[in-house]
Amino acid sequence: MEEIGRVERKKRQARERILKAAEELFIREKRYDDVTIREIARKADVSVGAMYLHFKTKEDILAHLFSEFIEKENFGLEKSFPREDEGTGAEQLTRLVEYFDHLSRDPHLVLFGSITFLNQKGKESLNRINQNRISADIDKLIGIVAGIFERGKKDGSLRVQLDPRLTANVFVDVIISLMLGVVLKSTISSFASGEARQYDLHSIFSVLRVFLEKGTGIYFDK
Amino acid sequence: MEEIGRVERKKRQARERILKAAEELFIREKRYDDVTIREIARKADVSVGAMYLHFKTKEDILAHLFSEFIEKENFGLEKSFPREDEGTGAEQLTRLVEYFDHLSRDPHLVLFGSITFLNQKGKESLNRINQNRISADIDKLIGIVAGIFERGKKDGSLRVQLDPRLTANVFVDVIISLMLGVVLKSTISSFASGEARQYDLHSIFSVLRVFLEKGTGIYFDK
Amino acid sequence: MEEIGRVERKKRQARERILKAAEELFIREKRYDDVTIREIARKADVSVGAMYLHFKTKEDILAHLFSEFIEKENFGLEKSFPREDEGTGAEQLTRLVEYFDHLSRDPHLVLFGSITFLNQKGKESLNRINQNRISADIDKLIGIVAGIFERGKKDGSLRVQLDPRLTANVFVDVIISLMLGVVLKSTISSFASGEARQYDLHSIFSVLRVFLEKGTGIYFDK
Amino acid sequence: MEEIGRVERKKRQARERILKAAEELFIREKRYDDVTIREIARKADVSVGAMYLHFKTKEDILAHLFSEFIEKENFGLEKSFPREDEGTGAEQLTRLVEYFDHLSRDPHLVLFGSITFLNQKGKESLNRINQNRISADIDKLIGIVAGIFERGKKDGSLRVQLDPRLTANVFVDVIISLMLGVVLKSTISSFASGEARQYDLHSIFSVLRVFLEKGTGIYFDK
DNA sequence: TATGAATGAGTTTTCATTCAT
DNA sequence: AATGAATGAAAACTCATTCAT
Repeated sequence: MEEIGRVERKKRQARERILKAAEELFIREKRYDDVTIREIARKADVSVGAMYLHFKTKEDILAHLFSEFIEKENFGLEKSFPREDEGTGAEQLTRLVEYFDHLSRDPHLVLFGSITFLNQKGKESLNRINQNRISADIDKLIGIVAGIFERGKKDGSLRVQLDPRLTANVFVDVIISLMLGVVLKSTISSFASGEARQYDLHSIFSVLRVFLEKGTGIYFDK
Repeated sequence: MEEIGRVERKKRQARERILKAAEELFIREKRYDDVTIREIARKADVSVGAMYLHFKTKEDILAHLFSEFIEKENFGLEKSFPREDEGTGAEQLTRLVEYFDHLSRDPHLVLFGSITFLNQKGKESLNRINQNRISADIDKLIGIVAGIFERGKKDGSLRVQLDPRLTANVFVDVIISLMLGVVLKSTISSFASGEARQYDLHSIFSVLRVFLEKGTGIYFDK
Repeated sequence: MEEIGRVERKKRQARERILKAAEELFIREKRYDDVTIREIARKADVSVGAMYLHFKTKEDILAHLFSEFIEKENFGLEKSFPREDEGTGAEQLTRLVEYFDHLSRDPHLVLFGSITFLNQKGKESLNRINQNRISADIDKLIGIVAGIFERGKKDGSLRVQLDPRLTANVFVDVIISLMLGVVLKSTISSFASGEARQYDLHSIFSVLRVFLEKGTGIYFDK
Repeated sequence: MEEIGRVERKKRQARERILKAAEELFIREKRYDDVTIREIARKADVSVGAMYLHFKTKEDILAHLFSEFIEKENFGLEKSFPREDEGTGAEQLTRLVEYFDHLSRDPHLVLFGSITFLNQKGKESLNRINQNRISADIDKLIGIVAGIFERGKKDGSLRVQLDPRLTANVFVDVIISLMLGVVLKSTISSFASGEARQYDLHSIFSVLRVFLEKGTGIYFDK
């Protein structure tokens, strides 16, 4: 029992090392296609063969990395917005935007790009792992936002004239687009120069927050 | 003279066929890395060798495709916003957002993704072709937006309280992020399902326009 | 332990087979450029991929082949001329020339040609492997020859009037030129015909030996 | 007639330009395999197609270059050694060695290497052009040397004990080997360093000449 | 005769994955 | 379970030669 426990622990440690090595390579050093299995194995101090003991394919590693990120962020969201949350709707909305501001700076976002530019077979393998999760997470997020809108409508801090759930749907869509757009905008940044680069690229959400603080209520008005 | 003309024309036609074939493959069928030179050649009805007669490398093809898109869109922008433009600032701003709404539906946007997930050497080769152009285009766009804000300020149709040029800077950044975000958001869409998918993904800008029509002036207010 | 040993042995055997196959192709069948990696692999009964497991590049194979030849010959030289060598200087000199006579018939000499007509990058890769070795080997050879000249001067069997070391330098140069010249002279031979071909091409050293036996001492006279 | 003459001249000029361009590339800049037809064409200011109007294949160009060199040198030999030559046999022999000393410094010698490391098909094409010529040239050279030996034997300036013609045969062989060896010895030189490099590589013949001046007559003695 | 666009076979090299040990 | 040697399909790119104009 002891022995098996030790073996189990060792195995899990190897798995962790692989994921960590892959994360550093995929996210911080180079793009997915330019990272080889041998490279991950070497960095994780694991044999090439062992890689395939832990993960079915190279894409599988990416899928698990992505999965971990989604899970972590969902817990972050849950922690930031517990059901018995306090404050007015407007205050909560501000906090939500702050949350996405922080999220937009997370280098893991690049994983969305890696996955988008993955081939079909790879996407399917990702699907198997993440499909239901992401779908559920987004639904949960929409629920949270709808709740915020309703609370704001009630306490008068937000002027929401359409159906709160539909408004939440659109709001989440905009916020996600904005967040992911940051990943690709770095491409433009690498080309462009001059005046346009004079402020922090990530300030988008700060600006949005300022707007929300001052102009909320008119936002999704009819 | 006639002779040379015919040869020239044929050469140019082959070049066009290559670009068109590459466009279809890169943009509509699969990602850049999964498209092979042979495949493009076959689709363009051209020999492999001829590919290298027209373009130095595979990346060169991508660069030219990208370049053509940038050029085309810039002319689109110039046509939509001639100097002696008419209408109030608010009306012009609405038209600008409509322009980006249309742009966000252009499948060529995926090229920004292909380029972002290109390796370093490839990026450099793209730079050589596009660097100055993109930089200049964004500056031009910022100029147009700043002009709209100033006009709106004067005619009272827009309430712009910060410096119009700085506001334009941020506005352009937001609009570009939003537009590019659509590319990666398709990844989420491919995972997610249900209610969240019940409306057109591209409506982001429509929503934004509605907001602008109703709420303009509060937008970038201090 | 046993296990590892078997794997190791198999690997080394594959490496040997590759070198042997390459040797036969490069040296006896065709010139370096006309031999393909696939061809070597097929002849060595090894997969294409395995080639690159054992050698970094095609040039690397040539480099190792060359290196092995140099090493083998150096040991041959050491065996022929141990420190406590016997005989007069003249006798030793005769043996040295016999040694080069034998060497000039070694088909590996063609490797010098392959290398000379290799491109710059390839030469650099060869350099890394062989540079110091060759330099040291030639110095060692010059030392041996100088020793022979000194001994011959003392025992009166050789008339050496210049500084023995300088004389050795020149002698080695002549002998090496003569030896390598045989490689290219085969080109002339393949064109020419008739009387000139009536004696063994490799007899150059035999003739030189006869001369030395009879005329030694006058050779490098001032 | 005038017209045709002009056309003819133009054609010959193009041919000359091609040979000159090829010579510079093959001999002075890079090895045969690394030179492309397009490169020669560009340097000769001639179209790619025109190359094949003047020469059947790439190897054909090399063959003609080689042929020109052989022809030129043969005329050089004839000029240096006219039938009604003056001086003793020893003096003539000295002049012959001087001639080869000069020849060994001719960069065209590298052509022998290019040809040696040419594939079989290429060699055959060379054969067609040069076979008889080289064979005849060597025979002529042997004749000249034999004549010198006979004259030296008669006037007492050379001690030749074997049959002069056989001796000449061997002598020519040695001298050619020595001369060609210089080409490949440059490979060793590029590796080796130190003391061995302290004197002019081309001095081989100078040394040989010194020997001949002092020691002639013992040279090919039985 | 002259052009240069077009051809396509052929090359080296990479790398995810398998499998004997 | 773990290893790492072996596999081989596939990729980008080159270049001597041809041929329509």
